[in-house]
Amino acid sequence: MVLAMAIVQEIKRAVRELGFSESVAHLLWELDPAAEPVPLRQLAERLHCDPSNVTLLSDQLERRGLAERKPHPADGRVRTLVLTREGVAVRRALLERVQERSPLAALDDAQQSEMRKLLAVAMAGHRRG
Amino acid sequence: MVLAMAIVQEIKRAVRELGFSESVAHLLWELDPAAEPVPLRQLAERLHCDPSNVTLLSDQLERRGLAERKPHPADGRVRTLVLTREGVAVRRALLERVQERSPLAALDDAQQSEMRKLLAVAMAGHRRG
DNA sequence: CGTTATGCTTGAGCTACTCAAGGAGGATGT
DNA sequence: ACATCCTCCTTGAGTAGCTCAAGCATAACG
Repeated sequence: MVLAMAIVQEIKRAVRELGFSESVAHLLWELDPAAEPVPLRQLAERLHCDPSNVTLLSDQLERRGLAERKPHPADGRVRTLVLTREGVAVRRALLERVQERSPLAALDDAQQSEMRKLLAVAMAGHRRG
Repeated sequence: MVLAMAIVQEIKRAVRELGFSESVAHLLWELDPAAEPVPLRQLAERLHCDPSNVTLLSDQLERRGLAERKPHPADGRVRTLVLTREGVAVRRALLERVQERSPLAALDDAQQSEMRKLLAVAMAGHRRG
């Protein structure tokens, strides 16, 4: 539990060093380039925050040229946020950085796989609860 | 890593439900009643924030009757923050709540001890890094 | 075609935070 | 003993991130 906080602390640090606010990074994290474009409203739900907040965060990403608002093809009200080529690169860099900084990187392969098994069990129990 | 974020998310929720701001709870967490009283400056370092911020958070705890500022016996400049009887109770309730809500509570005893071993390794590696 | 509902944006306001300045207590040098 | 500097806490000003309420555009339904 303490380690969970340590991990998150480390993530925050890495994020700041790359010049991102914590919440902008969180949004970036959710924008999987491989997945379908997601309406802003759904992003708000995933981030557990207000839609208006997503608007502001999206503005920041757009201003940096990392993402673009695209209208939904079928529904004119809906906006989706899509990463630009640069956005995809930055996102990947961020993920790598976080991963190598993670305290879990100190474990060897066998330990990591063992850990993954335990975490899977925990996740399963958590979702049910 | 995802689970680390889930754990922290869960902690935040539990904290909110008990009517605490995230940062006040963090301060409460640091105030171990069994340990020696800690100067506010050191608390600021532990929380990775400005001393003035600790002042404000301490105010909140005092206003709720959960803690009291006590002058340091040897150094008149220094203030320490000490939990009241009620503060100790609330802190314990908070810890219990967080622990039972933790996804890791889904693991059985053997799995938990295995997990603890791995986490210890990770922590060790982390502190060195 | 008018009414209602939905999705995003804007504006007002709040909270948490940082930075710079101030006051009180201690340490040091003469 | 006194002047100076240093440390710790507090205060005030300013900023960032967030929520809530209102507004506007588009869609769905009678």
